[in-house]
Amino acid sequence: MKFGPETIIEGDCLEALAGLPDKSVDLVFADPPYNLQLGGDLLRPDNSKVDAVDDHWDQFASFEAYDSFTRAWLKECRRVLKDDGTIWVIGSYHNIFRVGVAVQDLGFWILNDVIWRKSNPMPNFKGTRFTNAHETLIWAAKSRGGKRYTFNYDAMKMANDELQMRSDWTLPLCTGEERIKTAEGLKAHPTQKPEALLHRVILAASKPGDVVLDPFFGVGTTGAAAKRLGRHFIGIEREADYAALARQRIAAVIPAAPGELDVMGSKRAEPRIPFGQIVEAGLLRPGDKLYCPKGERVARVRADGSLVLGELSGSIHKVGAMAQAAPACNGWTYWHFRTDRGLAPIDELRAKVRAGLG
Amino acid sequence: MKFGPETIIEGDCLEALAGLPDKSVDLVFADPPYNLQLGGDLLRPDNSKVDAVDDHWDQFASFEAYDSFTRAWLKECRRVLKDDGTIWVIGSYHNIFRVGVAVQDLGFWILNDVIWRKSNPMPNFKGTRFTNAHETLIWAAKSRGGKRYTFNYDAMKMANDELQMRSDWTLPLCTGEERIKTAEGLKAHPTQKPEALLHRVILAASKPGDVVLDPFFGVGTTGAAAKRLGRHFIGIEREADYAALARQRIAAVIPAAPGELDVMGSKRAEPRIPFGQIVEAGLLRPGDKLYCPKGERVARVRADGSLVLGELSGSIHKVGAMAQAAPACNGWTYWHFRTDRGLAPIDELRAKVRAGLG
DNA sequence: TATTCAACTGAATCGAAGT
DNA sequence: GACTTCGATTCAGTTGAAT
Repeated sequence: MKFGPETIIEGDCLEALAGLPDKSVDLVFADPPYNLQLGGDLLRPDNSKVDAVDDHWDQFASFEAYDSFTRAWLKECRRVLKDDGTIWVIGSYHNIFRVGVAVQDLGFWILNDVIWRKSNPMPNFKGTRFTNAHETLIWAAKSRGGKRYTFNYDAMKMANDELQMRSDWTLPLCTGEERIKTAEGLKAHPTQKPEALLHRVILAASKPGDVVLDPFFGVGTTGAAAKRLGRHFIGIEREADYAALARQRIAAVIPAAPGELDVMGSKRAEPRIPFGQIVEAGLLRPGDKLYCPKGERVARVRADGSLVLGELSGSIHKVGAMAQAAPACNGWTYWHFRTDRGLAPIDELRAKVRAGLG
Repeated sequence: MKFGPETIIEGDCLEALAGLPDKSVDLVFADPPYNLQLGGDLLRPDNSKVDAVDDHWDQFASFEAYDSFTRAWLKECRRVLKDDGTIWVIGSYHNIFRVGVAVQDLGFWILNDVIWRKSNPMPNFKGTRFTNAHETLIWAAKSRGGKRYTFNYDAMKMANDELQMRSDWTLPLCTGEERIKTAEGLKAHPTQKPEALLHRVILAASKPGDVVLDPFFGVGTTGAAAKRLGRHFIGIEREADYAALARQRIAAVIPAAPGELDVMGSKRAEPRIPFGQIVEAGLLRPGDKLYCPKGERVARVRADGSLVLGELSGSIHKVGAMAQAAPACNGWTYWHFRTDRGLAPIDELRAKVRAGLG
C-alpha cells in the first residue's frame, strides 16, 4: 500500500493501523479519548450550561476496557514507527496515567512528560478543586537506547528566546477563528487542540518530508500543522463528519516555502573540520601560542595540528583535557588565540574555514 | 495505640502503616521513591559531576516490583484515611503514571493532578530533551462520591491574588539555608522538597488540629510544615539518619499562633440567614422593589420574605430562577435593591446582618 | 556601602560515529 | 559489541569574596 503526502483514512483506528506497514512513520501524535466519566450537567454561575464532552466515542465500560483499547492502538503505533521515531500522546488526569503505564509496559522509553499550561482554562465553577489548567503530553522513543531520535534542540532553543525549551509550555486554548465550525456554525469537535501545540510538537521532533501519523485525527489539526511545516501525514478518523471537515480545512492550508522550513541546525550536524586544516589554511602557524580561557596555560601549535604543553602533546581536545585533569574537553572552545581585542576561542577560526574564508 | 501531635515512627513503611488504626488520619502526603533508572555518570559542560540519586532505596528490580510496592503502601494509606480525607502523592514521569493507575485501581477518586513548575530546574546538559522542569502531584479523595473532603477554596483563592488557584504551581527548589545538612555540611537528603510546597498542600486540604500522615518522611519537611500550621503529624522513616535530622529540625519549628491560622472561610460555612430576616431587620420593607442585574425585571418584597413578580411568587431563589427560566438561581446575587450609587445586590444586606449591623 | 563576579548546585532515565 | 575518538553541552538562584 502506498500513501501520498496527505492521507486521511476514514475508518476504525485499529483496522486502519493494521493496514500500515512496519516502520513506516517518523512521528506519531495521538489525542485519544480521555474517558472523562463526567457526572450530571454543569451550570455556570450565570446558569448557562457547560457544553460537556458527552460524545459516544469517549464512553468506556471500565478502566479495563479503556486499558485494553489503549494497549491495542499503542502496540500498533509502535509497530509502524521507525526505529528512530518518537510518539506523543496527550491526555488529562482521567486517562494519562493509564496511557503512561501502557507506554512503559510496551517498551517505549519516555523522554519527557510535557505540560501544556493553558493560559485561559475554564474555571472550576463550584469551587471544589483547583482550576484544571493543564494537560499532559508524553513523549517517548521506540525503545531504551535505540537509534537516535529526532530532536531539533537548537530550533526549540531559538523558539524560546535562546534558553533551553522547558517541559512546560504555556499556550492558549483553541478558540475564535481557529475553531472549526459545522455548517450550522456550532463548534465541530469538542476537544480541538490548538495548532500552536502541534506546531511545536512537529517542529521539535520531525524533519521536513517526514511522515506524521495521527490515529485520532478529528478535525485534522495534526494534518494542518504538518502540511504547513512541509511534513507528510496520515490521519485516521472514524467519524465521517470530522474527516470531511478535516479535508476541507487542510485543503485551505498553504505550506511554508522550503526555505522557511530551515531551522537552527545542531552543531553536531555541521561538517567536521580537523584542527590541522586551520594550520594548513594559514590561520595559525606552527609555533603560535594558544591559551586557556584565563590565559594562565599556554600551548604551542605544531605543523600537523597537534599541541604541545610542557610534557604533554596530542590533539587540541586531549591536551585540553589533560591540562585541566578533566575526563574530556572541547578543544575548540577551550583554547584561545591572541587577537587585537584580547583572547578569542579558536572556534572562530573554524567558523571562518566553514564560511570559506579560510 | 495512641499517637501524640508529633509522631515519628522509625521503621519499614508497610509495617508501620499496619500499626495505624483504620480511618485515623485526615491527610496523607507521600513522596515515594521515583525508581529513576539512571545511566552512567553525568558531567556538566564544565566537567563537574552531577550528584545523582543513586541511593539504595530508589532501586527496584522491575516495573512489577515497583507496582507491587506502590499498591501495598497505597492500600494501607487508604485504610487509615478517614472517609473525608484526601491523599497527595508526588512523582516524576519515571513513576507517576504507575502511581496514578494504582490510585485509580484502588478506588481513590482523583480530584486534580497538580504541576510543580520549578523556577530553577537543572538544565539538560546534553541537549537531548526538554529541560525537565516540573514534577507532578496527584490529589485524590478516598472514593467517588464519598463524604465531602476538606478543600479550603477561599484560602487558596486568597493566596493566589483573588484568582482561583490553578493546577500549576510555580515554586523554587529547596536550596540554601532551607536545605538540611549533615554534620559534615553535605546535603542530608538527595530529594528534599521545599517547605513552600508542603505549606500549600496542607493549607489547601486540612484544618488546624488535623492529623497529617507522611509514609516517606525523609528529613521531615511534612512534619515541619504541619507543625508550623498547627496540624498534628505522623511520619514514617526507615533510615535512622534521616529520622534523627527530622526530629532535630522539627524541634526548632515554632508553630503559628492559633489566631494566625484563621484562613478565608468558605461562604458555605457562614451562618445561614433567611431572606425574611432582612425584612425583619428593617433593611428592606414589604413592598420594596428588587431588580434583576440589568434592572428590566422588577419584583416586590412581601412581609414574610417571599417575592412577587407578575403571576410568580416564592423565595428569592425560586422567583429568580423562574424569571430567567433557569433551573436554579442564587437569589442573593441575582436580586438588587436601589441605593444612592445605583443597584446593589441584596447579598450586601445579608453581610450587614451577619456583621451584626442589622 | 553598594555592586559585581566567580563558584557552586539541583529527583537526570543526557552523544554519536568510527574502528 | 567493546572500545576509541571527536567534540557538544547549562539555567536560576545562592553564597561569599573582591572591588
